[in-house]
Amino acid sequence: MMKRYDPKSIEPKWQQAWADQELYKAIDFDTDRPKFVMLTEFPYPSGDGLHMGHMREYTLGDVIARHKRMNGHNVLFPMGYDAFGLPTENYAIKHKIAPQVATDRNVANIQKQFDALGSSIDWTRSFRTTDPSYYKWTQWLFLQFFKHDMAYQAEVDINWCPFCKTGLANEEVVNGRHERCDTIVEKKTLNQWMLRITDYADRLIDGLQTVDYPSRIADQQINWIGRSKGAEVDFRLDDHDDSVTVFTTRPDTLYGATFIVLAPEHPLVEEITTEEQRAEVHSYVKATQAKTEIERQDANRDKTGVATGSHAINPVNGAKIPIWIADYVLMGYGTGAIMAVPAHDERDFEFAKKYELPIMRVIKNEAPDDACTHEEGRMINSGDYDDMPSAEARDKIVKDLEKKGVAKEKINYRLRDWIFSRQHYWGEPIPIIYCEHHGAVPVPDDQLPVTLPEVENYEPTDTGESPLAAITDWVNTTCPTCGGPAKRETDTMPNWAGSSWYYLRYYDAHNNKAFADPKKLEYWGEVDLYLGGMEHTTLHLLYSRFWHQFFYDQGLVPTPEPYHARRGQGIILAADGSKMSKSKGNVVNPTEIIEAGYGADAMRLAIVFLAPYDQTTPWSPEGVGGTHRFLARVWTLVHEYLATSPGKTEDTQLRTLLHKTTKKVTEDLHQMNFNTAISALMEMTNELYKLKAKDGFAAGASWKEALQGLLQLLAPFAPHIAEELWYELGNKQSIHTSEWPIFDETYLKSDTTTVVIQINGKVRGQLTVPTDSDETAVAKMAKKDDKIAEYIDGKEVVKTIYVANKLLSFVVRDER
RNA sequence: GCGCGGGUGGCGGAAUUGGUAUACGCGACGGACUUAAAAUCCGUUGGUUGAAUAAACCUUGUGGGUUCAAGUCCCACCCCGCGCACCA
Repeated sequence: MMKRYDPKSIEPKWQQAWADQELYKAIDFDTDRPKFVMLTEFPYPSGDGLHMGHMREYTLGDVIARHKRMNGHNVLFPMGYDAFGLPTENYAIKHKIAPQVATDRNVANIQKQFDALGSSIDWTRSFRTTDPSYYKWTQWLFLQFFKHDMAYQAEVDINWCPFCKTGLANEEVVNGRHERCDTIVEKKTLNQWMLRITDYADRLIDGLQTVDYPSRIADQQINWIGRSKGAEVDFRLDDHDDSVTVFTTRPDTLYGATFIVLAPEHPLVEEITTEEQRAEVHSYVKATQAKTEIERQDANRDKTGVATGSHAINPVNGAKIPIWIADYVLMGYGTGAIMAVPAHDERDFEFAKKYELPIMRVIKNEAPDDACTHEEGRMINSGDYDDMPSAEARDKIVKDLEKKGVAKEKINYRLRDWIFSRQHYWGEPIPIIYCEHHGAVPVPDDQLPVTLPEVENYEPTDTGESPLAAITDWVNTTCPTCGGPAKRETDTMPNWAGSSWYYLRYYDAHNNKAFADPKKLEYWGEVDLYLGGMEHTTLHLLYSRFWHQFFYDQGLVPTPEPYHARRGQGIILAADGSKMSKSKGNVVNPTEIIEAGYGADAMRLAIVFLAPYDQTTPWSPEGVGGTHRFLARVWTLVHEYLATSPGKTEDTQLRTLLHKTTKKVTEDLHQMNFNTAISALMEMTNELYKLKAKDGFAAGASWKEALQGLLQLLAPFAPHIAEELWYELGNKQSIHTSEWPIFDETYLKSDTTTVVIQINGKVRGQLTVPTDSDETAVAKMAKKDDKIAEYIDGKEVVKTIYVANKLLSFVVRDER
């Protein structure tokens, strides 16, 4: 009785064996093999454990890592835990345990799940961002920002999540809601630590040219940074000895500026508002402040505004134009003031119509005269610039105004500086001490890390103060500079801090003298391939590029960019096409499927076979049954081969099949077309069954070659069964250290080929001909074919097209 | 509105430079095995007409075009997903 394929009896065995042999350990300074760093995003150890998204990401990463290893690379495929942050803190508060304890628990749980996947991760380099030995260096790196004036404090209006009770970065607010908990954010003015990411706006855009990111990722980052070139123009006030500066990307429309609009928060508002308008302006400003971000940013809302009663002078033509305030102008972008050109800007147009303000067309183009158009054209009503193409006038006007000192070129960014303070316990303490005499003083290196004190109460407060503020014996300290009484910073870092540099730590995970040895940083260099979620494009991915670019400027890292190539895996949806979510109860747990008896190999295959890796696609619950069946067929075939006494002859069909499949799988792996690689393996298996049915295992030598080849091609995807059968076939070394099969072009051609015969573009038949037959031979055969002859007889063949080994096409027409 | 993807059987999805559309898998149907079921194996499976595993016609979101030949190239349009969005 033959053994049945039973993943449970082979998978844990090999997982243990691989760990014991340290099969996947990356070697520092290995000069014999090219290095390859395969990075996937590290998980957050929440109580829910690994979900389908993790499964997809880590399986893909593992497939690539295993393939690279078999191709002779020194592969670093590491993993760690990103463990600071709100979910753990909330869990800890709810269960009345310390976040440290909650993290231990969750990590242990996830580690068990990880072990069951059969990943080739080098666990010797693992760490958690919450390890003091790790966050010591997160703090040290923060201080590098501080020492170079890249971290600063400012009293700013920030987005505040009233549910999580913390300030947020702009990147964490989606449609006016906190991306984690969906609570509508509020504005709060707090003294915050900020990082000058805007200093790197250009570098973050330009650096994209030197890396290999898909355009949707690069475009999204460029979009988010939002660089726009324009000019700042000063408008003198008519009745005050002052001026207002506006930002515009269309200085060519300056002659069409018929009013000015200030943001309600603009500092000039109070000064310029006339007595008659004061009451109205005040109530408008108050009403604006009462609005939520969602209300304020709704572009479909009717525009509202109030005149200040004051006027400004247009520097190009001396026109006296009214100054209004309106909440569609944002204080946080540009100068908080705009020149309104209703003829050439939709928003200004809408506003002008509503309040009956003048509209003046200054560019002539195909749009009707009374329409609003932002298209280019020729200048009109613009003095000396009349008749000039608008694109040309755009630069000329600024240059001319620059000479008069009332304008200058200016580039603005949508990107804002990164709000870096969080009013929570479970994060890295910001290593700053406040001294009455010396202000904000960095904690000296030899006193790092500033560890989190153990406390009774982790609950965040409503006041905007971190719970750490209540731990007075921790807060009160001495000034490192003068030794006088001083207080610690009580805010912590956002959970994005630890993940902004973690890849570098894998290069030297246990170093306590530096965040990593420069020689190791030099050896491993850029991450070769970084796989992660699309949702991190403008969060983690952008943040970590910023940190890295800054480190590069400080000489701390050897490469200008952290990641050579980035790929984003698609989301796996529930079977009905909706998002998997706990609240909907439609979450599919990969670990449960593995444990149900399908095994990790079938699960890995199912996920990779489902769709192209970067495509969002619904989970198909029956798919894993299909891949399990496929693996069982491979299992059975090998065992049938072993149970017979195979002959010794060779067979060219088997060899061609193997080399064709090797070519296909190899190319698919390079292009990350994993789903079609699996289908090629399935096709090969189906073919092998057909050949076996026909001739049995007579051609034993070729069979062994074909089966071993099949297992090697399968090894990156289904490592356990490949290893088991590989040993059963008599091999003495792991399949995962074997050399990836190479294909030989000379074996790819079979003796005969099928050529399709077309008449007037329609397929009318096919012929099996010797490979590489020439046109005349094939045409002759085709014409002998009864069916083809029927189509040709009595007609004139006007043209014949022949594509070798593919098709022969006759163009015929009736003879007259 | 702007940017980026995408629309192919009942479903997930295949289709080098334009060259047999629907590979592979799922599901479904029929059969074998079984007391029965599960598992497994074999066969069928885009649509219409047809007794047919004869033949013909139709079919890759819609409408045009180029070509011997179009899922693929060109023009116009419709729909879906993702990201950004009163950013001047």
